[in-house]
Amino acid sequence: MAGRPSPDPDASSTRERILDTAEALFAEQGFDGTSLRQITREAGVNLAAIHYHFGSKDALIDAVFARLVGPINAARLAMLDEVEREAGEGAPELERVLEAFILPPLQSTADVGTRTYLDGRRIKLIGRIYSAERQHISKQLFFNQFREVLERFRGAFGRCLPGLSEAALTWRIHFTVGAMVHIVHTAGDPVLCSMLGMDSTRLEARAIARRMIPFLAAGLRAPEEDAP
Amino acid sequence: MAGRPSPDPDASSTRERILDTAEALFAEQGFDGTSLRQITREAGVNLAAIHYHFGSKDALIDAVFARLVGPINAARLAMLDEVEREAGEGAPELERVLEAFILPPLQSTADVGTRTYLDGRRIKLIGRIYSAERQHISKQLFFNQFREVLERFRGAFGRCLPGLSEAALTWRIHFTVGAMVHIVHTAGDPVLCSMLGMDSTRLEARAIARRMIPFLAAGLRAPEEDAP
DNA sequence: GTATGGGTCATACGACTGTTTGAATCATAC
DNA sequence: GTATGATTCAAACAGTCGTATGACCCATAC
Repeated sequence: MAGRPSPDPDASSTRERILDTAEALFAEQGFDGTSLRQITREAGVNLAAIHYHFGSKDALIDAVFARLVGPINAARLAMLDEVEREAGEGAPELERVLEAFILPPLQSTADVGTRTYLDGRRIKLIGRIYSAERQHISKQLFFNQFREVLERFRGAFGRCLPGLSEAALTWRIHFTVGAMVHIVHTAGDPVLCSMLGMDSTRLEARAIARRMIPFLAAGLRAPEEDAP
Repeated sequence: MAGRPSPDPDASSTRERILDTAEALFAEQGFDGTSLRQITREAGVNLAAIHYHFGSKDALIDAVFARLVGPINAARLAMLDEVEREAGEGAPELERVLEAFILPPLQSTADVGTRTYLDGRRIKLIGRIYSAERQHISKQLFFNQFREVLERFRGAFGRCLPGLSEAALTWRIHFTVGAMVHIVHTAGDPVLCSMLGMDSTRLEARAIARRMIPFLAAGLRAPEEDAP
């Protein structure tokens, strides 16, 4: 029982340096495309440090994922709490629910003064995780991170759109997530932005949200098609 | 000059078997996550055959991409041609332009009788290419494959939505692409579908389009926000 | 002082990576 | 028949991969 752990600033510094570097490289090159050696090289730490602090590459990926997504989903739920609290008994305003859903992933760090510019690095990784590279993340962890968010927001959207069938609601939430993920993923990509005639630098989270929310709100509110 | 090439059925068979297997494995595991040895093993061909027929792994990726995306974009342009021909001088109907844009990637093979069920394999790869793994594909090839489609559809959407500013049109097309890519990418994913309460089997392209088009049309038609 | 244990280090393991080579095989042309 | 050129094959190339090991450093506890 001698030698209490003692937070040891050096240790946490190595751990965080690994997480930061891994996050950046995973975002840029994907999980399979990034080697542990590249991470440790750029982070300036020893190769064995990853296995000491995390245990394996898969565990490191999970750690990066949890550190990235956890705060975003917490912020979403906090915003939704506030929106529902203000709405009281009645249904909250659809636009505000949408804002609670899409703004936190768009913001995610990179605050400059009063504005929040997209941090291309983290943003890109979020898109990667949502879309193509979920296979690398523990199913259990992924499920735990998103279940509550999906349930809560599905309920909120449903209350905002009482006329919609369950099936239509499911599909439209799916489309909403898709638009959000795609933006989040391609936001920092110079090639795609230039093809679309957009300025990839200085994208501001609230400006994007101001574009997205009316689009998505109108789509969600569209009269339900009654084809079979 | 003796021994003309002669199409040699075996050669094209090997080539195609490599392409088919690579497509399936790339879709499932990504480009970095799939080794040439795994491809040749599953395709039942020799390892060197890939370098003989394609030259390198990157060239194989490009070949898979071109074979997959080329026909889809050709079908899109053909449908748009037809829609614009029928519209004559006036603007075409927004819903029909949307259909020309989203139906071909949703269909892409897998016809069963009169219905077209999603081919999870190809679909998944399309989503992968659009979202996270574009880095592996030659920039030139990617640009060539999509430039005409983007230009033509941007023009068509613009004529359908004369009241929209250029900037708003750009953003909304971006959102539309995002919703489409996300659906295309997650359509065959059992985990995500179950989280969303959707049946991942037997997804039919036209049924998805019938859900998507009203959503996207309403979003595209939404009155333009006039915030700065 | 010595002992403890968290953290770091260089080094090595076996397996796997994309790529290359040169011989073997094949159908066709003459 | 022989010659030709396209295709396939087993084998090896030099690297890199994720992982594991055991010595070492160093602050703290006693």
